Amino acid sequence: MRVSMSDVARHANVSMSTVSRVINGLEIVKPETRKRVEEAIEQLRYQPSGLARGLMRGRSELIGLVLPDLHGEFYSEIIRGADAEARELGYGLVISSIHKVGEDAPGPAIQHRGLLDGMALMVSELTDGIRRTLSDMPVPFVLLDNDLPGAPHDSVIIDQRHAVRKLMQHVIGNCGARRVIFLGGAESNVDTRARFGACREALEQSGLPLAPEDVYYLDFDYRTAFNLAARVIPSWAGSGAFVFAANDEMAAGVIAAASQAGVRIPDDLGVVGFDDTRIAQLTHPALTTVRVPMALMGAESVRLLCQRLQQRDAKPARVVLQPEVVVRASCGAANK
Amino acid sequence: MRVSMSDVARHANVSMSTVSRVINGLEIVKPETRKRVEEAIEQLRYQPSGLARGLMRGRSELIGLVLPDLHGEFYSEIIRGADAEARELGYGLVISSIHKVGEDAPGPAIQHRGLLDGMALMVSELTDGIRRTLSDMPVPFVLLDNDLPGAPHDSVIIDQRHAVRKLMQHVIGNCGARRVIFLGGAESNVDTRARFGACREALEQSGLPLAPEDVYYLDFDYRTAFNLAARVIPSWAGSGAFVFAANDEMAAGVIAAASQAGVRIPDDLGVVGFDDTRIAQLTHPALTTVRVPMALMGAESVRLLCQRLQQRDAKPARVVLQPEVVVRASCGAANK
DNA sequence: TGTTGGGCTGAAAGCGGTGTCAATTCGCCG
DNA sequence: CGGCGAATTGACACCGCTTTCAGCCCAACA
Repeated sequence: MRVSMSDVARHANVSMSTVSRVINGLEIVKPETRKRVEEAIEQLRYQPSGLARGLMRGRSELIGLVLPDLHGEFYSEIIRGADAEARELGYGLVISSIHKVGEDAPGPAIQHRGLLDGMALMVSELTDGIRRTLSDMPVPFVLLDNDLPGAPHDSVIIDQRHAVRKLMQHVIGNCGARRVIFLGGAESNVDTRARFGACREALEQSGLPLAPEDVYYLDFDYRTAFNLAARVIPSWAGSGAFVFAANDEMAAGVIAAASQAGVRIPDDLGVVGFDDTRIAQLTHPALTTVRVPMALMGAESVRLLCQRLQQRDAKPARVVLQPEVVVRASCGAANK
Repeated sequence: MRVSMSDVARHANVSMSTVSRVINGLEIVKPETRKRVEEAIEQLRYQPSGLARGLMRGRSELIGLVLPDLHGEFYSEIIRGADAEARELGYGLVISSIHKVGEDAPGPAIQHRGLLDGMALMVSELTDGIRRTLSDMPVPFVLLDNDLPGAPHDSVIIDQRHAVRKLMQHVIGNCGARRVIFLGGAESNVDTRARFGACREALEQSGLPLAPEDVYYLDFDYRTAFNLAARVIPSWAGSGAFVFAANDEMAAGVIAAASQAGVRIPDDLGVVGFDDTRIAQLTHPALTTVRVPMALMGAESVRLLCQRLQQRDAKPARVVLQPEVVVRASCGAANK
């Protein structure tokens, strides 16, 4: 069975208080005593129980990171950033994907909330169930990549609107786009909505209509985009048309379909994506896209959360991260 | 401040024991009482403290997953599999990358061990520091992708040797390879070693020498492999030469360099990789590689660990996962 | 009507630490 | 040599929940 603090105390012939002091580095322990205790700890291979300590202190030093999914580079970058920051700040990171979020589901399957000091969470759709879960959240949390203005929690958001606008300006201004075809994920998806909205706005400002038949809602997937493009790409090619895919995977699918159909990118059709994932550098031609600072988003959300855990009553913070347009060959800007 | 169980008890006019019974679903509570308690819980938005419960029960239902790094599809797949399985089994997953593992470092920076019931860990190099950390581990753990025969813990390993052998047999037998160039990561890296060893063995059995000057230790990176290949690829091309890169990234780098140098793949040079990551489907030609069941590895390690938490004294298990050779165009087998 | 035996419920003892406060021990001053 | 404050250390009350174990109430039985 486990060796506990009282075992160490007995072994070192001191009281538990003293052992506790040694462990926590309080300086009021006589060097000689300290040494005895440390030896006992070493010999007994004593490992303090985080549970007991957490219970006393009223915090576990554990924070949750809940993501819509764990698949893809996108999320792994968030995790990476969050992990680095959490380590820095001395917190442990409990990671979980949202399991099933049905219509009426109570929201994220956060089994272990009773153990967490706070949570960073990202949801792909803001259903009522999720809204309810959020408002009932028993611990502080920060919302990632989701704009819920005026809400009483911290949030880290990506200024997608601005980025898309810059991208569209580039495509129209520098690359001579005269028609834009939009490829989104699910229509209810928050990112799809944000990117679509910004795209339409930007086009309107440029006097370029976004024709309803040029808007496709797919599923963020390479294959699906490929299939669609394989079918209808002839109707896109030429005439200064540009595909704006809401993520790089779909853009890559379009490029592949184009190559197969003999449609030249960017000459016959421009293609731009979003995310700047690994795939963007591997398409032929390489993909013009928007680099989203994923790792930074993970890190910032952890930072914000831990900050809040220190200052519970500070007013809600809102960190806005700016993505960056990355120009490569697929939009043809290099040619102009 | 937090609402605790005694608040609920007072509110429902029962004792804490009864509240506890209701929460844990013990059936010996009178329906009427149960209802009162449930209402109190609802009204007070009571959320039991996992810390206290864990302390009493002697387990936190939290397991750690420690990976060498969090970057790349590879690791994110492991996390995904582990997350799914952990959720299934009712455990929370604490994820962390190994931070610095210097020569003398005590090993993984596992701050939060005192909170974990067990750990699944994967290390990229088995230094003495790590060995020591392992043998001192205060909780059960399973080792991923690392062969430490006879050790007293569970492990999940990939039978890389077998997979590489099959790959080599394919390349030699079906594709007519007559010379193999090996591209590894760091020489001390466990995967590099395993893949190199298996490669050399397989070649020896086929009577094909692996020339020392055909062995390169790089860093698993696209760029590095590209640069190397850009320099020396002329000396590789022709004569039935095949590059065996120890991961897909490097293989992709070689293919890109070949394309730039006008070396035709697979006609002038065959290329095969390892891992079957996303990139393998995106190279031109698509990459023949070895599919490693990453998600399964994550899931299996969690399963094994949780099993051990039930049966502490069962004898160490060892799950061997078989990778699979995925033949695509880069080895030229389709031509034969 | 006195027992007996369930079915429910409550009191209390921890789980393994932390932190407060009092007690003990000294070094040193008057 | 007694007194004092600083330096150390110990005793003990909790943190919030689980889990015996005992107690209470009441129907059933004799």
